[in-house]
Amino acid sequence: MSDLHEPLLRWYDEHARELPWRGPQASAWSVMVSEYMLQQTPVARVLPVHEQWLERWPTPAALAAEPTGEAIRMWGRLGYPRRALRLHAAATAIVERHGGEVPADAEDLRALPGVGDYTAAAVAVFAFGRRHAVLDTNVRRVLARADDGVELPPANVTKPERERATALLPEDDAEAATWSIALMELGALVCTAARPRCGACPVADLCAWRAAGHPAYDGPPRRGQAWAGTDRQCRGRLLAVVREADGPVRASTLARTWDEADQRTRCLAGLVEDGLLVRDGEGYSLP
DNA sequence: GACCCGTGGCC
DNA sequence: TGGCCAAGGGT
Repeated sequence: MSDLHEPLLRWYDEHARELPWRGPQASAWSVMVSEYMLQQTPVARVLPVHEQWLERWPTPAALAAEPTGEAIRMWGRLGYPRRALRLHAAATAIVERHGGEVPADAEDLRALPGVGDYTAAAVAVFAFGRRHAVLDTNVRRVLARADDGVELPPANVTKPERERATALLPEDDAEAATWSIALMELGALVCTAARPRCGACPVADLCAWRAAGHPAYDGPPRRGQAWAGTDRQCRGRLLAVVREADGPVRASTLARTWDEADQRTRCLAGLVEDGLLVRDGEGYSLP
């Protein structure tokens, strides 16, 4: 493969978005919070919640001192509210195991609740300048296209993908960090999943997928996310009602937000089981 | 590896 | 209009 580094780094220098969790002024905690919120959630929706979150809880200790229900409420409509629970649990673990400081070591990060391979690498690289391959959906798509000549990467990260991404890292730590975020930014802004803007791509002339004439994806079918009538929709609606309420919400009130009684009961039990709701004599509340 | 977990914008 | 998609992680 031809060398993507120079044109990509030059492009990033010119086109990078200014985001509150980027740059030398951002704390490691700010970076970590952003990474939790950005899991499957677009930047535009994360921005306002991230700002409120950091204002209220500027440190892991500040968050850990609050009930989990406060985190669920502040999470608002970002989706996947268990992430709020995991972020709270991670803050608690950071206080207990790391003296209240976000750990810089990827292995320590990986051990925190809600931190997988991607998030551990992202925090280590973006907050601490460590040298790791950062394999998110953007990076994987860019490399699949530029390098492999296919439209989309496999469903799950493969060993060859990880080895290649590691081999592409510049030797210098700081340059490797910039390279990783530049690759992500290109995927987010130019080499998008739908309607890629190849005319604006700094490495278009090096791209194997473009050279092959943009062949359509021909891998195994990708499962869509069912929504209407699912437990996820039911859970979301039930939790939204409690989240917006001041006090406990009676079961009879919740019954009006979802018709099917069996599904409603099952979902309420699941929400309690997950720690997203608590039930007392008055009804359902945030924990 | 399959499946589950929210929410909303886009074309 | 509705399927697709968004800086994944847990089980």
